[in-house]
Amino acid sequence: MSTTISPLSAHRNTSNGIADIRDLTRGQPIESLDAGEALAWQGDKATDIFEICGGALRLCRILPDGRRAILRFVFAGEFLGLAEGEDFPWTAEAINPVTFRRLRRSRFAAAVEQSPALNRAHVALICEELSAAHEQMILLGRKNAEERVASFLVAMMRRAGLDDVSGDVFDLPMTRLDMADYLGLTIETVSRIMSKLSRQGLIAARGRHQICGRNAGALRAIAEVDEEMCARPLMRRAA
Amino acid sequence: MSTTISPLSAHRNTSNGIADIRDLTRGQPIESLDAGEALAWQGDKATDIFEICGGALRLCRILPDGRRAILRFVFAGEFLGLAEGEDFPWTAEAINPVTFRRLRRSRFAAAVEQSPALNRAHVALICEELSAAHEQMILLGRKNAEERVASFLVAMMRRAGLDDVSGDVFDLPMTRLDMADYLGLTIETVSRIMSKLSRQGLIAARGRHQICGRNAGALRAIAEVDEEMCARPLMRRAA
DNA sequence: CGATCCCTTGACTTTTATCAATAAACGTGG
DNA sequence: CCACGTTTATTGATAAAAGTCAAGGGATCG
Repeated sequence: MSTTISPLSAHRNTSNGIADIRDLTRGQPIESLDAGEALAWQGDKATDIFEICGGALRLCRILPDGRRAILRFVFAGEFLGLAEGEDFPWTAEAINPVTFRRLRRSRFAAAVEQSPALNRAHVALICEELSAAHEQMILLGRKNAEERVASFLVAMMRRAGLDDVSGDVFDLPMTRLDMADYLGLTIETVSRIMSKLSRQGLIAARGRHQICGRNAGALRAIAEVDEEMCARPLMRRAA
Repeated sequence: MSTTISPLSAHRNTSNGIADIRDLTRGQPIESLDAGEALAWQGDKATDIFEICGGALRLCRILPDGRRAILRFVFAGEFLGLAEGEDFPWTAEAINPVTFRRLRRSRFAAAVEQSPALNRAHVALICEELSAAHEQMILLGRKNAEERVASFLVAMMRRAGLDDVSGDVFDLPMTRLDMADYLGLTIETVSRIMSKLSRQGLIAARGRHQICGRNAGALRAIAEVDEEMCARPLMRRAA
């Protein structure tokens, strides 16, 4: 079985000690956010970290001329703000109604100082984020539009737990524009490719925000241009 | 003064306690590598971390059909392998002759466990890497060819310490193909844009691997579509 | 049920990639 | 130090991919 970490699944709770971090937030009150509201703004002092309990967010940066890039989607069960410096380098907006818990960074830092296990969990989560970012750099730098959309759909299927199943339905809570800004495409290109994949029978739309996977294998074949096994160079370094 | 971390400068020794990590490698013997040789292969067990003492490396991934992506360039003074999991997710190749020190990961982990300062330095370095990866995602997803090349040149100028100076020469040790694979372009497009920037008097070539900055301001204007000040949204979240 | 927002599709433009030829830089050995 | 061969870079012509502009259609929500 492949251990490749795909952009979206990377943030999920694998067995990396995430439970230790969640213990810290357990006591905190649950707050909530309407769709479209921001949890934090780019440039804000990063005084808190967040555990997302329900819903989904997009982390975005806006260029001066209006271009927008989405750096990551954050889903229920994931954390936000673990890897930030003084200020948040993005604006975090709710895609749909979001519930979350908040923890003071100072408290988190103190707890990490006390517990090597917690510390390892913290580092592991940041490393997974970096790994996901690298995967996304490959997608943005070297994959074409069809491969990008397919990769995204496969990642969304995986995080819904539908790795190899066809015929199951999974959610796509974000808009086509969100997808476009995450994949480095325009909304029209995303739309055209979704239509093409439907026409080819790889997926079937169930309204705007649900997809029925029809041929997961074919989708993966388009997406996973980047399998580990193929990446090993031909000869090894001397000594 | 802006604190934006650009893709390349992010890895350099800011005052983040990198000295603590370097103390650990100081005793290690210096090894060396010819241009083109690999320091580590994708898929290798990541048993060591490396301090690069001289030269430069590229970290690359190859897609099955031959497409290549460069995830990062690593320069003298920087570390390699601090954020990796079980295996290296890239192949690290020497761009020019490289000297480096090697440290067992187990020893590094033990030292980190003992020293909160070292620990903070470790986390800070990984966070800078993530920040650089995010910056690169914006470049790859939302900047055009000219902006990408200009951003790259500005980053290389910065790490040479020539932030605002014009008329100074800086190195570009990698080939045009390396630049292309880092910037998500083809070698021809990189070449055309370099020629265009020369024609416009923003840079002047000194052989293949040296650039004389002629108008750093204009170059920055093209590159830095992404200034912090412009990124703040118009209204703030209620309460 | 109606208004709005979001998505889809089509026609056309622009950007970047591809293919091909030439030219410049670099390294090597005489 | 020069000449040659090899590698790397540049430039041009053309093709392909994705972007832009514009119109229409379908969801969704009050």
